[in-house]
Amino acid sequence: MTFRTATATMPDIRRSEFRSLLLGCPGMRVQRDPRGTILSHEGDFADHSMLLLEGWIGLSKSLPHGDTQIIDIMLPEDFALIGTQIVPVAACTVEALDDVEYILIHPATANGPSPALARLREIMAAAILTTQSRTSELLLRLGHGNAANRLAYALLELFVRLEYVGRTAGTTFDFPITQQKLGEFTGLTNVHVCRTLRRFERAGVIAYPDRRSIRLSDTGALADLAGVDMAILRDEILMRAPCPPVAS
Amino acid sequence: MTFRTATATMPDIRRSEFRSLLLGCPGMRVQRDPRGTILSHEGDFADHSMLLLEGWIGLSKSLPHGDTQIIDIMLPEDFALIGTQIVPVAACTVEALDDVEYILIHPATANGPSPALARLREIMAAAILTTQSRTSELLLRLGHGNAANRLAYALLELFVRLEYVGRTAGTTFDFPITQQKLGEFTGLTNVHVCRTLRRFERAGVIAYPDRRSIRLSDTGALADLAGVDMAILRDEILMRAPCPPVAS
DNA sequence: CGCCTCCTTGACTTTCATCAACGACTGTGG
DNA sequence: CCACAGTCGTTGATGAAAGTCAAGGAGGCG
Repeated sequence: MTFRTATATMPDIRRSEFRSLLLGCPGMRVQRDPRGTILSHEGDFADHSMLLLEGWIGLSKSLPHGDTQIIDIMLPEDFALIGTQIVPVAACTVEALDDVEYILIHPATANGPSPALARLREIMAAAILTTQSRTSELLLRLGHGNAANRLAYALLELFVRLEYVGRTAGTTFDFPITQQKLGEFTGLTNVHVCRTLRRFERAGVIAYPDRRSIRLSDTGALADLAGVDMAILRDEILMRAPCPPVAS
Repeated sequence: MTFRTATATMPDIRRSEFRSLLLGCPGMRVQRDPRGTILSHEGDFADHSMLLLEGWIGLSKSLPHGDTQIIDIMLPEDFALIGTQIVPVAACTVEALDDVEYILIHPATANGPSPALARLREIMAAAILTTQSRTSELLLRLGHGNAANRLAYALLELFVRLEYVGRTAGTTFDFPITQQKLGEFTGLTNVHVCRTLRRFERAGVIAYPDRRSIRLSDTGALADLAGVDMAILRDEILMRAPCPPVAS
Protein backbone atom coordinates (compact mmCIF):
# COMPACT_ATOMS: atom_id res chain seq x y z
CA MET A 1 0.00 0.00 0.00
CA THR A 2 1.30 3.42 -0.95
CA PHE A 3 0.31 6.41 1.15
CA ARG A 4 0.16 9.84 -0.33
CA THR A 5 -0.20 13.27 1.08
CA ALA A 6 -3.72 14.27 2.04
CA THR A 7 -5.07 15.06 -1.35
CA ALA A 8 -8.58 16.26 -0.82
CA THR A 9 -7.57 19.27 1.17
CA MET A 10 -4.67 20.23 -1.05
CA PRO A 11 -5.08 23.82 -2.19
CA ASP A 12 -5.92 23.97 -5.85
CA ILE A 13 -6.97 27.11 -7.59
CA ARG A 14 -7.72 25.62 -10.92
CA ARG A 15 -11.42 25.12 -10.61
CA SER A 16 -12.10 28.64 -9.43
CA GLU A 17 -9.71 29.80 -12.15
CA PHE A 18 -11.69 27.85 -14.74
CA ARG A 19 -14.92 29.36 -13.57
CA SER A 20 -13.67 32.92 -13.41
CA LEU A 21 -11.89 32.73 -16.77
CA LEU A 22 -15.14 31.63 -18.34
CA LEU A 23 -17.41 34.04 -16.52
CA GLY A 24 -15.05 36.78 -17.65
CA CYS A 25 -15.80 36.06 -21.30
CA PRO A 26 -18.28 38.40 -22.94
CA GLY A 27 -21.89 37.27 -23.15
CA MET A 28 -21.60 34.55 -20.50
CA ARG A 29 -24.61 34.00 -18.33
CA VAL A 30 -25.73 31.37 -15.91
CA GLN A 31 -28.64 29.19 -16.98
CA ARG A 32 -30.93 27.16 -14.72
CA ASP A 33 -33.13 24.12 -15.32
CA PRO A 34 -35.13 21.79 -13.08
CA ARG A 35 -34.48 18.09 -12.64
CA GLY A 36 -35.58 15.98 -15.56
CA THR A 37 -34.98 18.62 -18.22
CA ILE A 38 -33.35 17.36 -21.41
CA LEU A 39 -30.83 20.04 -22.37
CA SER A 40 -29.79 18.44 -25.66
CA HIS A 41 -30.82 15.34 -27.50
CA GLU A 42 -28.40 12.83 -29.03
CA GLY A 43 -28.02 13.73 -32.71
CA ASP A 44 -29.35 17.28 -32.38
CA PHE A 45 -27.38 20.26 -33.53
CA ALA A 46 -24.84 21.27 -30.89
CA ASP A 47 -21.64 23.23 -31.27
CA HIS A 48 -21.03 24.20 -27.66
CA SER A 49 -19.38 23.03 -24.47
CA MET A 50 -20.71 23.49 -20.97
CA LEU A 51 -19.54 24.09 -17.44
CA LEU A 52 -21.84 22.82 -14.71
CA LEU A 53 -22.06 25.00 -11.64
CA GLU A 54 -24.67 23.22 -9.53
CA GLY A 55 -26.47 19.88 -9.61
CA TRP A 56 -25.88 16.65 -11.50
CA ILE A 57 -26.16 16.11 -15.25
CA GLY A 58 -26.23 12.78 -17.07
CA LEU A 59 -24.77 12.32 -20.54
CA SER A 60 -26.41 9.31 -22.11
CA LYS A 61 -26.93 7.31 -25.27
CA SER A 62 -29.68 4.88 -26.18
CA LEU A 63 -30.08 1.81 -28.34
CA PRO A 64 -33.06 1.64 -30.72
CA HIS A 65 -34.51 -1.02 -28.42
CA GLY A 66 -34.77 1.67 -25.73
CA ASP A 67 -31.96 0.70 -23.36
CA THR A 68 -30.11 3.74 -22.13
CA GLN A 69 -26.52 4.02 -21.02
CA ILE A 70 -25.29 6.97 -19.00
CA ILE A 71 -21.82 7.71 -20.37
CA ASP A 72 -20.79 10.19 -17.73
CA ILE A 73 -22.29 11.95 -14.78
CA MET A 74 -21.31 15.61 -14.60
CA LEU A 75 -20.95 17.02 -11.10
CA PRO A 76 -20.59 20.64 -10.00
CA GLU A 77 -17.55 22.36 -11.58
CA ASP A 78 -17.39 19.80 -14.39
CA PHE A 79 -16.79 20.72 -17.99
CA ALA A 80 -18.05 18.80 -21.02
CA LEU A 81 -17.56 19.08 -24.75
CA ILE A 82 -21.02 18.56 -26.27
CA GLY A 83 -20.40 19.49 -29.91
CA THR A 84 -17.85 21.38 -32.01
CA GLN A 85 -17.96 23.79 -34.90
CA ILE A 86 -16.64 21.21 -37.32
CA VAL A 87 -18.85 18.36 -36.10
CA PRO A 88 -21.92 20.17 -34.70
CA VAL A 89 -23.80 17.09 -33.51
CA ALA A 90 -24.49 16.20 -29.89
CA ALA A 91 -23.02 12.77 -29.29
CA CYS A 92 -25.10 12.33 -26.16
CA THR A 93 -28.40 13.24 -24.63
CA VAL A 94 -27.83 15.76 -21.84
CA GLU A 95 -30.27 15.43 -18.95
CA ALA A 96 -30.51 17.27 -15.66
CA LEU A 97 -30.45 14.55 -12.98
CA ASP A 98 -31.18 17.22 -10.38
CA ASP A 99 -31.91 20.95 -10.47
CA VAL A 100 -28.96 22.47 -12.31
CA GLU A 101 -27.08 25.71 -12.98
CA TYR A 102 -24.62 25.87 -15.83
CA ILE A 103 -23.06 28.04 -18.49
CA LEU A 104 -22.79 27.32 -22.20
CA ILE A 105 -19.54 27.95 -24.02
CA HIS A 106 -19.82 28.70 -27.70
CA PRO A 107 -17.09 27.77 -30.19
CA ALA A 108 -15.67 31.22 -30.83
CA THR A 109 -15.37 32.02 -27.15
CA ALA A 110 -12.28 30.03 -26.29
CA ASN A 111 -10.27 29.90 -29.49
CA GLY A 112 -8.84 33.45 -29.52
CA PRO A 113 -5.17 34.45 -29.41
CA SER A 114 -5.03 36.08 -25.95
CA PRO A 115 -2.89 34.49 -23.20
CA ALA A 116 -5.92 34.22 -20.92
CA LEU A 117 -7.64 32.11 -23.55
CA ALA A 118 -4.50 30.03 -24.08
CA ARG A 119 -4.60 29.29 -20.35
CA LEU A 120 -8.30 28.51 -20.58
CA ARG A 121 -7.61 26.03 -23.36
CA GLU A 122 -4.96 24.31 -21.29
CA ILE A 123 -7.48 23.86 -18.53
CA MET A 124 -10.11 22.67 -20.98
CA ALA A 125 -7.68 20.09 -22.35
CA ALA A 126 -7.07 18.86 -18.81
CA ALA A 127 -10.81 18.73 -18.13
CA ILE A 128 -11.38 16.73 -21.29
CA LEU A 129 -8.60 14.34 -20.38
CA THR A 130 -10.01 13.66 -16.92
CA THR A 131 -13.37 13.02 -18.56
CA GLN A 132 -11.71 10.52 -20.86
CA SER A 133 -10.11 8.88 -17.84
CA ARG A 134 -13.42 8.53 -16.08
CA THR A 135 -15.09 7.14 -19.16
CA SER A 136 -12.24 4.70 -19.63
CA GLU A 137 -12.50 3.46 -16.07
CA LEU A 138 -16.21 2.98 -16.55
CA LEU A 139 -15.62 1.14 -19.80
CA LEU A 140 -13.11 -1.11 -18.11
CA ARG A 141 -15.68 -2.09 -15.51
CA LEU A 142 -18.50 -2.58 -17.98
CA GLY A 143 -16.26 -4.86 -20.01
CA HIS A 144 -14.90 -6.94 -17.17
CA GLY A 145 -16.23 -6.66 -13.67
CA ASN A 146 -19.39 -7.86 -11.99
CA ALA A 147 -22.18 -5.88 -10.41
CA ALA A 148 -20.36 -5.35 -7.10
CA ASN A 149 -17.28 -4.13 -8.89
CA ARG A 150 -19.20 -1.69 -11.05
CA LEU A 151 -21.26 -0.26 -8.25
CA ALA A 152 -18.37 0.02 -5.83
CA TYR A 153 -16.46 1.88 -8.49
CA ALA A 154 -19.35 4.18 -9.32
CA LEU A 155 -19.86 5.11 -5.68
CA LEU A 156 -16.18 5.76 -5.12
CA GLU A 157 -15.86 7.79 -8.27
CA LEU A 158 -18.75 10.02 -7.30
CA PHE A 159 -17.44 10.33 -3.78
CA VAL A 160 -13.91 11.29 -4.80
CA ARG A 161 -15.17 13.85 -7.27
CA LEU A 162 -17.70 15.38 -4.90
CA GLU A 163 -15.13 15.52 -2.13
CA TYR A 164 -12.81 17.37 -4.48
CA VAL A 165 -15.38 20.10 -5.03
CA GLY A 166 -16.34 20.25 -1.37
CA ARG A 167 -19.75 18.61 -1.58
CA THR A 168 -19.19 15.89 1.00
CA ALA A 169 -19.44 15.69 4.78
CA GLY A 170 -16.97 13.02 5.79
CA THR A 171 -17.94 10.09 3.58
CA THR A 172 -21.58 11.16 3.39
CA PHE A 173 -22.99 12.97 0.38
CA ASP A 174 -26.22 13.88 -1.35
CA PHE A 175 -27.28 11.20 -3.76
CA PRO A 176 -30.08 12.58 -5.92
CA ILE A 177 -30.41 9.77 -8.48
CA THR A 178 -32.61 6.68 -8.49
CA GLN A 179 -31.38 3.11 -8.63
CA GLN A 180 -32.78 3.03 -12.14
CA LYS A 181 -30.38 5.80 -13.19
CA LEU A 182 -27.54 4.18 -11.31
CA GLY A 183 -28.30 1.05 -13.30
CA GLU A 184 -28.15 3.04 -16.53
CA PHE A 185 -24.73 4.25 -15.45
CA THR A 186 -23.35 0.85 -14.46
CA GLY A 187 -25.04 -1.21 -17.15
CA LEU A 188 -27.23 -3.13 -14.70
CA THR A 189 -30.96 -3.45 -14.19
CA ASN A 190 -32.53 -1.52 -11.34
CA VAL A 191 -33.34 -4.87 -9.75
CA HIS A 192 -29.75 -5.95 -9.70
CA VAL A 193 -28.56 -2.57 -8.49
CA CYS A 194 -30.95 -2.92 -5.60
CA ARG A 195 -29.81 -6.42 -4.68
CA THR A 196 -26.18 -5.45 -4.79
CA LEU A 197 -26.56 -2.24 -2.81
CA ARG A 198 -28.62 -4.09 -0.20
CA ARG A 199 -25.80 -6.58 0.08
CA PHE A 200 -23.35 -3.69 0.58
CA GLU A 201 -25.66 -2.21 3.17
CA ARG A 202 -26.00 -5.47 5.11
CA ALA A 203 -22.21 -5.87 5.00
CA GLY A 204 -21.88 -2.43 6.56
CA VAL A 205 -20.08 -1.00 3.57
CA ILE A 206 -22.63 1.69 2.81
CA ALA A 207 -25.52 3.28 4.72
CA TYR A 208 -28.36 5.68 4.04
CA PRO A 209 -28.41 8.39 6.72
CA ASP A 210 -31.56 9.70 5.10
CA ARG A 211 -33.53 9.18 1.95
CA ARG A 212 -31.52 11.61 -0.15
CA SER A 213 -28.00 10.78 1.09
CA ILE A 214 -25.54 7.95 1.14
CA ARG A 215 -22.58 7.23 3.38
CA LEU A 216 -19.61 5.13 2.30
CA SER A 217 -18.97 3.54 5.68
CA ASP A 218 -16.06 1.42 4.53
CA THR A 219 -14.20 3.00 1.65
CA GLY A 220 -11.43 0.43 2.00
CA ALA A 221 -13.82 -2.41 1.31
CA LEU A 222 -15.31 -0.48 -1.59
CA ALA A 223 -11.85 0.18 -3.04
CA ASP A 224 -11.09 -3.54 -2.89
CA LEU A 225 -14.40 -4.39 -4.53
CA ALA A 226 -13.81 -1.75 -7.20
CA GLY A 227 -10.22 -2.80 -7.78
CA VAL A 228 -8.81 0.71 -7.34
CA ASP A 229 -6.18 2.41 -5.27
CA MET A 230 -7.82 5.58 -3.98
CA ALA A 231 -4.70 7.69 -4.44
CA ILE A 232 -4.25 6.59 -8.03
CA LEU A 233 -7.93 7.07 -8.69
CA ARG A 234 -7.66 10.68 -7.52
CA ASP A 235 -4.65 11.28 -9.72
CA GLU A 236 -6.48 10.00 -12.75
CA ILE A 237 -10.00 11.32 -12.52
CA LEU A 238 -9.43 14.68 -10.84
CA MET A 239 -8.19 17.67 -12.75
CA ARG A 240 -5.01 18.38 -10.87
CA ALA A 241 -1.34 17.55 -10.96
CA PRO A 242 -0.66 14.09 -9.57
CA CYS A 243 0.55 13.78 -6.00
CA PRO A 244 4.00 12.25 -5.80
CA PRO A 245 3.90 8.89 -4.02
CA VAL A 246 5.15 8.94 -0.45
CA ALA A 247 7.16 5.92 0.59
CA SER A 248 5.12 3.39 2.55
CA MET B 1 -35.23 4.08 -43.49
CA THR B 2 -33.54 7.36 -44.27
CA PHE B 3 -31.18 7.52 -47.22
CA ARG B 4 -28.33 9.93 -47.40
CA THR B 5 -25.94 11.01 -50.07
CA ALA B 6 -23.04 8.70 -50.74
CA THR B 7 -20.86 9.59 -47.82
CA ALA B 8 -17.71 7.61 -48.18
CA THR B 9 -16.64 9.20 -51.39
CA MET B 10 -17.51 12.75 -50.39
CA PRO B 11 -14.47 14.96 -50.86
CA ASP B 12 -13.07 16.02 -47.52
CA ILE B 13 -9.79 17.77 -47.10
CA ARG B 14 -9.70 17.82 -43.35
CA ARG B 15 -7.58 14.80 -42.69
CA SER B 16 -4.85 15.82 -45.09
CA GLU B 17 -5.16 19.32 -43.65
CA PHE B 18 -4.68 17.92 -40.15
CA ARG B 19 -1.62 16.04 -41.22
CA SER B 20 -0.01 18.87 -43.09
CA LEU B 21 -0.73 21.43 -40.37
CA LEU B 22 1.02 19.20 -37.90
CA LEU B 23 3.92 18.20 -40.09
CA GLY B 24 4.47 21.90 -40.69
CA CYS B 25 5.17 22.52 -37.01
CA PRO B 26 8.83 22.83 -36.07
CA GLY B 27 10.53 19.74 -34.69
CA MET B 28 7.93 17.26 -35.97
CA ARG B 29 9.18 13.91 -37.07
CA VAL B 30 7.64 10.60 -37.92
CA GLN B 31 8.33 7.77 -35.48
CA ARG B 32 8.07 4.04 -36.18
CA ASP B 33 7.54 1.01 -33.96
CA PRO B 34 6.85 -2.68 -34.58
CA ARG B 35 3.72 -4.55 -33.53
CA GLY B 36 3.54 -5.27 -29.84
CA THR B 37 5.48 -2.20 -28.72
CA ILE B 38 4.06 -0.44 -25.66
CA LEU B 39 4.39 3.27 -26.43
CA SER B 40 3.16 4.46 -23.02
CA HIS B 41 2.03 2.72 -19.89
CA GLU B 42 -1.12 3.64 -17.96
CA GLY B 43 -0.07 5.97 -15.15
CA ASP B 44 3.28 6.92 -16.66
CA PHE B 45 4.24 10.50 -17.28
CA ALA B 46 2.71 11.76 -20.53
CA ASP B 47 1.95 15.28 -21.64
CA HIS B 48 1.57 14.75 -25.36
CA SER B 49 -0.96 13.88 -28.01
CA MET B 50 -0.38 11.75 -31.06
CA LEU B 51 -1.43 11.41 -34.66
CA LEU B 52 -1.25 7.92 -36.10
CA LEU B 53 -0.15 7.72 -39.72
CA GLU B 54 0.02 3.96 -40.34
CA GLY B 55 -1.08 0.83 -38.50
CA TRP B 56 -3.41 0.19 -35.58
CA ILE B 57 -2.89 1.27 -31.99
CA GLY B 58 -4.85 0.07 -28.95
CA LEU B 59 -5.54 2.31 -25.97
CA SER B 60 -6.25 0.09 -22.98
CA LYS B 61 -6.70 -0.08 -19.24
CA SER B 62 -6.36 -3.04 -16.88
CA LEU B 63 -7.84 -4.18 -13.60
CA PRO B 64 -5.46 -5.38 -10.86
CA HIS B 65 -6.79 -8.87 -11.52
CA GLY B 66 -5.21 -8.64 -14.96
CA ASP B 67 -8.24 -8.23 -17.20
CA THR B 68 -7.62 -5.70 -19.92
CA GLN B 69 -10.08 -3.47 -21.71
CA ILE B 70 -9.23 -1.76 -24.97
CA ILE B 71 -10.85 1.67 -24.74
CA ASP B 72 -10.30 2.70 -28.31
CA ILE B 73 -8.57 1.40 -31.39
CA MET B 74 -6.70 4.12 -33.28
CA LEU B 75 -6.61 3.69 -37.04
CA PRO B 76 -4.51 5.55 -39.62
CA GLU B 77 -5.10 9.34 -39.53
CA ASP B 78 -6.49 9.17 -35.97
CA PHE B 79 -5.59 11.65 -33.29
CA ALA B 80 -5.51 10.93 -29.55
CA LEU B 81 -4.96 13.00 -26.45
CA ILE B 82 -2.67 10.93 -24.23
CA GLY B 83 -1.76 13.44 -21.50
CA THR B 84 -1.79 17.19 -20.92
CA GLN B 85 0.53 19.71 -19.36
CA ILE B 86 -1.75 20.18 -16.36
CA VAL B 87 -2.46 16.48 -15.82
CA PRO B 88 0.64 14.77 -17.24
CA VAL B 89 -0.46 11.18 -16.66
CA ALA B 90 -1.27 8.67 -19.35
CA ALA B 91 -4.81 7.49 -18.74
CA CYS B 92 -4.27 4.44 -20.91
CA THR B 93 -1.65 2.01 -22.02
CA VAL B 94 -0.78 2.68 -25.66
CA GLU B 95 0.12 -0.43 -27.62
CA ALA B 96 0.98 -0.94 -31.28
CA LEU B 97 -1.46 -3.59 -32.52
CA ASP B 98 0.45 -3.68 -35.80
CA ASP B 99 3.58 -2.01 -37.14
CA VAL B 100 2.96 1.71 -36.73
CA GLU B 101 4.06 5.16 -37.88
CA TYR B 102 3.01 8.19 -35.88
CA ILE B 103 3.97 11.67 -34.74
CA LEU B 104 3.97 12.99 -31.18
CA ILE B 105 2.51 16.41 -30.46
CA HIS B 106 3.91 18.19 -27.44
CA PRO B 107 1.85 20.63 -25.39
CA ALA B 108 3.45 23.87 -26.55
CA THR B 109 3.11 22.97 -30.22
CA ALA B 110 -0.57 23.63 -30.73
CA ASN B 111 -1.43 26.32 -28.22
CA GLY B 112 0.09 29.36 -29.92
CA PRO B 113 -1.75 32.46 -31.18
CA SER B 114 -1.33 32.04 -34.95
CA PRO B 115 -4.43 31.47 -37.12
CA ALA B 116 -2.99 28.23 -38.45
CA LEU B 117 -2.80 26.90 -34.90
CA ALA B 118 -6.32 28.15 -34.14
CA ARG B 119 -7.46 26.10 -37.12
CA LEU B 120 -5.43 23.15 -35.89
CA ARG B 121 -7.13 23.38 -32.50
CA GLU B 122 -10.56 23.40 -34.11
CA ILE B 123 -9.66 20.21 -35.91
CA MET B 124 -8.24 18.69 -32.74
CA ALA B 125 -11.47 19.51 -30.88
CA ALA B 126 -13.42 17.75 -33.62
CA ALA B 127 -11.08 14.76 -33.46
CA ILE B 128 -11.50 14.54 -29.70
CA LEU B 129 -15.25 14.73 -30.02
CA THR B 130 -15.40 11.92 -32.53
CA THR B 131 -13.26 9.86 -30.18
CA GLN B 132 -15.71 10.58 -27.40
CA SER B 133 -18.52 9.49 -29.69
CA ARG B 134 -16.84 6.23 -30.47
CA THR B 135 -16.10 5.54 -26.84
CA SER B 136 -19.68 6.36 -25.93
CA GLU B 137 -21.02 3.96 -28.52
CA LEU B 138 -18.73 1.28 -27.18
CA LEU B 139 -19.82 1.99 -23.64
CA LEU B 140 -23.45 1.75 -24.67
CA ARG B 141 -22.85 -1.71 -26.08
CA LEU B 142 -20.80 -2.94 -23.16
CA GLY B 143 -23.57 -1.83 -20.82
CA HIS B 144 -26.48 -3.28 -22.73
CA GLY B 145 -26.02 -5.51 -25.72
CA ASN B 146 -25.02 -9.12 -26.12
CA ALA B 147 -21.99 -10.60 -27.81
CA ALA B 148 -23.46 -10.43 -31.31
CA ASN B 149 -24.40 -6.81 -30.84
CA ARG B 150 -20.97 -5.83 -29.57
CA LEU B 151 -19.06 -7.65 -32.25
CA ALA B 152 -21.29 -6.49 -35.07
CA TYR B 153 -20.80 -2.95 -33.87
CA ALA B 154 -17.06 -3.30 -33.53
CA LEU B 155 -16.72 -4.67 -37.05
CA LEU B 156 -18.90 -1.96 -38.53
CA GLU B 157 -17.11 0.78 -36.66
CA LEU B 158 -13.74 -0.40 -37.89
CA PHE B 159 -15.08 -0.80 -41.41
CA VAL B 160 -16.62 2.68 -41.57
CA ARG B 161 -13.51 4.31 -40.21
CA LEU B 162 -11.16 2.41 -42.47
CA GLU B 163 -13.32 3.12 -45.48
CA TYR B 164 -13.18 6.81 -44.63
CA VAL B 165 -9.40 6.79 -44.78
CA GLY B 166 -9.31 4.67 -47.90
CA ARG B 167 -8.08 1.43 -46.38
CA THR B 168 -10.85 -0.85 -47.62
CA ALA B 169 -11.50 -2.73 -50.84
CA GLY B 170 -15.27 -2.98 -51.10
CA THR B 171 -16.24 -4.41 -47.73
CA THR B 172 -12.95 -6.25 -47.30
CA PHE B 173 -10.17 -4.93 -45.14
CA ASP B 174 -6.99 -5.92 -43.35
CA PHE B 175 -7.69 -7.18 -39.88
CA PRO B 176 -4.40 -7.43 -38.01
CA ILE B 177 -5.67 -8.20 -34.50
CA THR B 178 -6.33 -11.50 -32.76
CA GLN B 179 -9.64 -12.64 -31.36
CA GLN B 180 -8.08 -12.17 -27.95
CA LYS B 181 -7.62 -8.45 -28.64
CA LEU B 182 -11.05 -8.19 -30.19
CA GLY B 183 -12.37 -9.67 -26.97
CA GLU B 184 -10.49 -7.07 -24.96
CA PHE B 185 -12.17 -4.44 -27.10
CA THR B 186 -15.69 -5.83 -26.81
CA GLY B 187 -15.49 -7.07 -23.24
CA LEU B 188 -15.77 -10.71 -24.19
CA THR B 189 -13.53 -13.73 -23.76
CA ASN B 190 -11.61 -14.95 -26.77
CA VAL B 191 -13.68 -18.13 -26.61
CA HIS B 192 -16.93 -16.26 -26.89
CA VAL B 193 -15.60 -14.00 -29.64
CA CYS B 194 -14.69 -17.11 -31.57
CA ARG B 195 -18.10 -18.70 -31.15
CA THR B 196 -19.92 -15.57 -32.16
CA LEU B 197 -17.77 -14.82 -35.20
CA ARG B 198 -18.10 -18.43 -36.34
CA ARG B 199 -21.86 -18.02 -36.09
CA PHE B 200 -21.61 -14.85 -38.23
CA GLU B 201 -19.45 -16.71 -40.70
CA ARG B 202 -21.83 -19.66 -40.97
CA ALA B 203 -24.72 -17.20 -41.44
CA GLY B 204 -22.81 -15.65 -44.36
CA VAL B 205 -22.52 -12.28 -42.64
CA ILE B 206 -18.75 -12.19 -42.61
CA ALA B 207 -16.00 -14.10 -44.39
CA TYR B 208 -12.24 -14.42 -44.26
CA PRO B 209 -10.81 -14.03 -47.77
CA ASP B 210 -7.42 -14.78 -46.28
CA ARG B 211 -5.86 -15.15 -42.88
CA ARG B 212 -5.16 -11.45 -42.44
CA SER B 213 -8.37 -9.98 -43.87
CA ILE B 214 -12.06 -9.93 -43.20
CA ARG B 215 -15.02 -9.21 -45.46
CA LEU B 216 -18.33 -7.89 -44.20
CA SER B 217 -20.49 -9.80 -46.65
CA ASP B 218 -23.78 -8.48 -45.31
CA THR B 219 -23.43 -5.05 -43.77
CA GLY B 220 -27.20 -4.73 -43.54
CA ALA B 221 -27.43 -7.75 -41.27
CA LEU B 222 -24.51 -6.43 -39.21
CA ALA B 223 -26.16 -3.02 -38.88
CA ASP B 224 -29.32 -4.70 -37.62
CA LEU B 225 -27.35 -6.79 -35.14
CA ALA B 226 -25.44 -3.73 -34.00
CA GLY B 227 -28.53 -1.58 -33.76
CA VAL B 228 -27.13 1.24 -35.88
CA ASP B 229 -28.11 3.17 -38.96
CA MET B 230 -24.99 3.31 -41.10
CA ALA B 231 -25.56 6.91 -42.18
CA ILE B 232 -26.01 8.10 -38.60
CA LEU B 233 -23.01 6.07 -37.51
CA ARG B 234 -20.89 7.85 -40.11
CA ASP B 235 -22.11 11.23 -38.98
CA GLU B 236 -21.20 10.47 -35.42
CA ILE B 237 -17.90 8.69 -35.49
CA LEU B 238 -16.23 10.30 -38.48
CA MET B 239 -14.60 13.69 -38.29
CA ARG B 240 -16.64 15.55 -40.85
CA ALA B 241 -19.73 17.67 -41.13
CA PRO B 242 -22.88 15.56 -41.06
CA CYS B 243 -24.60 14.78 -44.32
CA PRO B 244 -28.09 16.24 -44.48
CA PRO B 245 -30.70 13.49 -44.58
CA VAL B 246 -32.26 12.93 -47.96
CA ALA B 247 -35.99 12.26 -47.94
CA SER B 248 -36.83 8.58 -48.21
C1' DC C 1 10.46 -31.45 -37.41
C1' DG C 2 8.82 -29.30 -33.33
C1' DC C 3 7.36 -25.39 -30.88
C1' DC C 4 4.27 -21.62 -30.40
C1' DT C 5 0.47 -18.83 -31.13
C1' DC C 6 -4.12 -18.65 -32.34
C1' DC C 7 -8.54 -20.59 -33.52
C1' DT C 8 -12.17 -23.98 -32.49
C1' DT C 9 -15.36 -26.84 -30.03
C1' DG C 10 -17.55 -29.23 -25.97
C1' DA C 11 -19.15 -29.60 -21.08
C1' DC C 12 -20.20 -27.27 -17.08
C1' DT C 13 -20.94 -23.19 -13.93
C1' DT C 14 -21.95 -18.52 -12.67
C1' DT C 15 -23.99 -14.19 -13.13
C1' DC C 16 -27.33 -11.33 -14.22
C1' DA C 17 -31.84 -10.25 -16.75
C1' DT C 18 -36.64 -11.07 -16.64
C1' DC C 19 -41.08 -11.52 -14.71
C1' DA C 20 -43.87 -10.79 -10.95
C1' DA C 21 -45.54 -9.20 -6.64
C1' DC C 22 -45.49 -6.29 -2.67
C1' DG C 23 -44.22 -2.51 0.61
C1' DA C 24 -42.86 2.34 1.67
C1' DC C 25 -43.20 6.97 0.76
C1' DT C 26 -45.10 11.32 -1.70
C1' DG C 27 -48.21 14.23 -3.33
C1' DT C 28 -53.10 15.15 -4.66
C1' DG C 29 -57.76 15.90 -4.45
C1' DG C 30 -62.06 15.00 -2.24
C1' DC D 1 -58.21 13.83 7.39
C1' DC D 2 -58.13 9.96 4.42
C1' DA D 3 -58.39 7.35 0.01
C1' DC D 4 -55.74 7.21 -4.20
C1' DA D 5 -52.32 6.84 -7.66
C1' DG D 6 -47.59 6.96 -8.84
C1' DT D 7 -42.84 6.25 -8.19
C1' DC D 8 -39.25 3.83 -6.14
C1' DG D 9 -37.13 0.24 -3.55
C1' DT D 10 -37.25 -4.77 -2.26
C1' DT D 11 -37.46 -9.72 -2.73
C1' DG D 12 -38.30 -14.39 -4.89
C1' DA D 13 -38.33 -17.77 -8.81
C1' DT D 14 -36.72 -18.85 -13.26
C1' DG D 15 -34.04 -18.81 -17.58
C1' DA D 16 -30.64 -17.27 -20.87
C1' DA D 17 -26.13 -15.55 -21.92
C1' DA D 18 -21.49 -15.67 -21.30
C1' DG D 19 -17.39 -17.20 -18.44
C1' DT D 20 -14.34 -21.09 -17.22
C1' DC D 21 -11.91 -25.22 -17.95
C1' DA D 22 -10.13 -28.33 -21.02
C1' DA D 23 -8.56 -30.40 -25.20
C1' DG D 24 -7.43 -30.58 -29.90
C1' DG D 25 -6.28 -28.60 -34.65
C1' DA D 26 -4.16 -25.44 -38.12
C1' DG D 27 -0.63 -22.36 -39.56
C1' DG D 28 3.81 -20.00 -39.16
C1' DC D 29 8.61 -19.94 -38.07
C1' DG D 30 13.10 -21.26 -36.61
